[in-house]
Amino acid sequence: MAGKIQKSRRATIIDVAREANVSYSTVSRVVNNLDHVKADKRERVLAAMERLGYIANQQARSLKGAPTNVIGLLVHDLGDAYIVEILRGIDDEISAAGYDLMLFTTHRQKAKESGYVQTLTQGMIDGLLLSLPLDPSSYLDMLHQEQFPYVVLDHHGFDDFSPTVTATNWQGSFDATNYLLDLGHTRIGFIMGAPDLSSALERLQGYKDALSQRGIAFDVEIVAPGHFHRGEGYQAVRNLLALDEPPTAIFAANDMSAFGAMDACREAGLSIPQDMSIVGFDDVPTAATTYPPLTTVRQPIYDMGRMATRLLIASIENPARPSERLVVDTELIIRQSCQPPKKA
Amino acid sequence: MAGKIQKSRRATIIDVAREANVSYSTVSRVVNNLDHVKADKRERVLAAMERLGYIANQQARSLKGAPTNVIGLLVHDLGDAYIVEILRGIDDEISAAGYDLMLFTTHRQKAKESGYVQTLTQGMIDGLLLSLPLDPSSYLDMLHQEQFPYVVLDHHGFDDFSPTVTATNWQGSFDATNYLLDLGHTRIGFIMGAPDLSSALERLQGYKDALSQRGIAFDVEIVAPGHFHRGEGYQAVRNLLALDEPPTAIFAANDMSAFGAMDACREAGLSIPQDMSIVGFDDVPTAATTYPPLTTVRQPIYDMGRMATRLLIASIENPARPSERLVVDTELIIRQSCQPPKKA
DNA sequence: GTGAAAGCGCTAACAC
DNA sequence: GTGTTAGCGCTTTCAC
Repeated sequence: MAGKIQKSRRATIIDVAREANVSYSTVSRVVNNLDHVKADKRERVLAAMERLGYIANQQARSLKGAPTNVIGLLVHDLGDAYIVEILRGIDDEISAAGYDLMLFTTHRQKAKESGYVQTLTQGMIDGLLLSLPLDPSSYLDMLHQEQFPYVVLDHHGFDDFSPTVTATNWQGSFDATNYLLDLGHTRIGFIMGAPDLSSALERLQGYKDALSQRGIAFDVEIVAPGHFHRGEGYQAVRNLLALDEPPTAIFAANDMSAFGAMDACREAGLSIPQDMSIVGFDDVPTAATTYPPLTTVRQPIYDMGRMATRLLIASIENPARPSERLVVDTELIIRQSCQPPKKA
Repeated sequence: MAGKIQKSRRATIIDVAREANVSYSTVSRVVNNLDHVKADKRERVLAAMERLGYIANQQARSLKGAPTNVIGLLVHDLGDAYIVEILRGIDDEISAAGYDLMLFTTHRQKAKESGYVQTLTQGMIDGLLLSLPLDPSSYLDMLHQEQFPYVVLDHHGFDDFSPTVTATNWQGSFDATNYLLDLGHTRIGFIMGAPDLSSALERLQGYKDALSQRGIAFDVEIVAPGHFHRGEGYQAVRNLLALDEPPTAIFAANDMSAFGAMDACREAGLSIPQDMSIVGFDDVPTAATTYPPLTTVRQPIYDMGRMATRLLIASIENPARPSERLVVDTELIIRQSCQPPKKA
């Protein structure tokens, strides 16, 4: 009983076998709920597991190729309410389906992105969810070839085999622009999203098409660059306001930049919607609680997370399942950030 | 060359060894950047790895007890902006330190909580962050005994050895109540947080103590139950408003319930702060953007996440490090949701 | 039904 | 310096 200080080792399947006086393959059978184990032995094993506090070692299992019951999610970062909503949807669905979630953040580094994909798909996870991947071409082929289950969220167009979940970005943007046009605005500024994402491009296109349908010339001067960030929305509007003929309305490619636009208006002493109309895109939860509440194009983000997860789980559980590409509807949510332009 | 359909197997250390014509322990040395490998062999191995697209299998590594470079985070759920802020802090710090994050959600099920802890600490992760644990007593002793690195966020009081990061809940609550008192309010409603969390209890106590210091009797009638959720804040205020003598101010134990309280006021046609003053706790990002902007007690949540992570990493990298208990200051952020009560 | 034994891919102790 | 080898804890044939 000399006091040997030692980390208490966890019980393994072998300890349980010894304790229950059976071979350790029998223990494995019990643990995995397989047949061909006599009731009394099963009892003994269960009792021994209980007594020893046995917990299966997940590493060893997946080394042998057993499923892990873990779904991986790869995202840019967590700074955006949009991602957080998707994350919530995914998390709820994953947990309802009895899986666990492993979250990885690339912090926008491409190298990290493909590195994670390589490592994770070596048995750490059963399936992978990719939200807005930056550099999918470097690994999507491989995943597809290895038949590793994955689903891409809110981005498409880089191939024609990847299962995806996206929203009707073009339509949403087209509708929002028309709404502003119907109110009487003719000079509508646009704040771009990250130009490497298909969603951003589609939104720009919807805006352009709505304009051209009404015979309004597209004016690059009032299209501001951006990457879906608040600060860029702010800067964009500051620049727009400095123009000789500033726009009377702003359509931002996402809510975050719309918030930034609102910040800039407030700072410039402009009231919304009296002096400037603003429309966003996404309808993140806070869009309803800003002042004034933001008119925006709703994407069912939470549901998109859930749908992507369901798609993924279906393909984990049935690898032969053909790949699907889901497109969900957007909807213009009219709140109080827009009104007709003031008479000049 | 008959078309055998087969998932392409990933290259292992053995394949690399064969390709480079060395033993596979040499490959292991190269992979792990150890000394005692001649330059030319190292070159050959590196080339072979490159050619074969070799990626180390993390499962096998951690089976052997090697560190995983992964930090686990266990949270209730993702529904709360508070948790998301903590998560952001953790994520940023983890990634800056070169670790990866594994996120697990218990959805408030105690059994899941301890189950996760048991599994994760078997080698899947190098350290564990626990945010607001529900049932820590069932596993904290074990972790402590096994010297498994972990840090508890925003909860303490269940033992005296666990490393924790918490805020000055009592003080923040005391300050906020005094602020309301100073404005002239004497009937201040309180919306409770989850009573099984030390933070909720401390906030209640701060409120009570501030009241009693001014000789104002504590009135259970205007203390509403809650668990930090928006809906409960809403319901609480609906009930409070139905009283014969409703409060003129509400102090909510967190921002979410304060938002709920604002919802209820708005619905009842009461203006904030003219008809009702409201104070929250936490200062989540949206607190600044509600209408009116919410006066609230700021906890540096993002920083708390970072600090907890730093603490954890320090103890991963130096297991002998004594446990620390960090307490960070809260601060009353005065915005526009409060004013003196109307004259009766 | 049940046990023995062969690995899964890797690290590390040990030889040479 | 480099190779050989013994496991880490488990699943899964394959005998009996």
